[in-house]
Amino acid sequence: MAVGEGPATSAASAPVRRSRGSRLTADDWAAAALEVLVADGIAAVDINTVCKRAGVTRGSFYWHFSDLGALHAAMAERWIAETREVLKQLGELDRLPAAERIHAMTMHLLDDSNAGVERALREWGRTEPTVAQMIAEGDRFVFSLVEGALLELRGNAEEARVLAGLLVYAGIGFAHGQAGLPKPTAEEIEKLLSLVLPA
Amino acid sequence: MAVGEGPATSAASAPVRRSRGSRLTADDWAAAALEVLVADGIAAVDINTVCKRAGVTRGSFYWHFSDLGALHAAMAERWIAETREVLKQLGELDRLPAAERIHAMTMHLLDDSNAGVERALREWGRTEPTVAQMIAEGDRFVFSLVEGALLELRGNAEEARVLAGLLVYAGIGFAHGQAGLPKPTAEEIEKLLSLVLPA
DNA sequence: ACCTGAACACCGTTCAAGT
DNA sequence: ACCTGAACACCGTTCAAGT
Repeated sequence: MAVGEGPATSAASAPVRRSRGSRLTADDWAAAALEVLVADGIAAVDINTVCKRAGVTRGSFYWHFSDLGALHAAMAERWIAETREVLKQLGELDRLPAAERIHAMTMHLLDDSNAGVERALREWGRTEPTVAQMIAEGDRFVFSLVEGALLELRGNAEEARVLAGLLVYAGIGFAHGQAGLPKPTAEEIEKLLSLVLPA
Repeated sequence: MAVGEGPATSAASAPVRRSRGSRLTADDWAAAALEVLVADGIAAVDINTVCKRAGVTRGSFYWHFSDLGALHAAMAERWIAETREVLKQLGELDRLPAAERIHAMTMHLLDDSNAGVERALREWGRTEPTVAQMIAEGDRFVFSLVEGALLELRGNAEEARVLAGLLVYAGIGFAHGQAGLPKPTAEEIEKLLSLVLPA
């Protein structure tokens, strides 16, 4: 199938909202690209497709971004800010006992509606330092939440730190998917947390 | 810098051994590509570079492989077979107590001379089902070793299964690197295992 | 300031032709 | 059976020109 012709590529909906005025802003681009990523996967996030989604030509893209990596960075920034908000809300349930906070975060992780974006960002982070930096920041934030909860539960700082590392690394491994291991069931998660947190 | 001219790209050593006769075998290609990967990273594993390393032209490549994905699969096969051998030897130290077997496997994981290849394969696995399948098989193998050791230690099958999952997922997460968390020290590993395995 | 459209380099893939 | 070398399509990037 040729590029310029033929019917709509994927079920492209409205040609992207423009946040202010009729011109595009960098954040509009990030939003458009994120939509493409969620809808059609990482392979679809190329300049042609994103430009089509945004309703402009390729040259326009390079007025907003220096290269593809800069777009990826913008996407990462947007995504991680959103995730941070969600986690902060989960974490700010300070009235909830620590065990339930960890439980809530675990469940959020298992929800795979985010997993696709998460994986794509980590993949780009491998070659693009700016993206890697943002991911690292996000990981440390999650770690701090888990560590804090574990400290409440166990009292011992070293145990809390070491176990938090184990849980967060496991979460990252799980987020990467394609592990060949069966996705743990809710009951297995319960069992696991009952082993790692004190009874 | 143009493609066909200029001084040696990277410190390319001998132009690849040919395992039988003067013609190339598919496994020679995989070996050459693995060398490129280890030496210059995932971005360097393109057809031009690998062909240069193998000392032939691009057309030759397509006589041996249908496309780049097929090469990746061959690399994965070679690599996973080697890893399996190493782990089997670690695992077959049956006279060693189970705790020390897990300890040995953990240390093998922390050794980052393998980490680069590991990451690249998982990345390719995301788009290439053949590679993904092999990785999945490798992960299940590791899981079975860890689960077996934990069963010996704990007696309880469900605990062994659940904790093995946690450890293996954490290993995968760690292998992906770029987590933003500090690499655990040897002492922290000791502490961690003393918490997860029974004292 | 923001966008178009044509150009270029690079890389994966194909294929007819050689030995 | 195995390899060469030229061709083609595709995609990231640049840039002069438009409004």
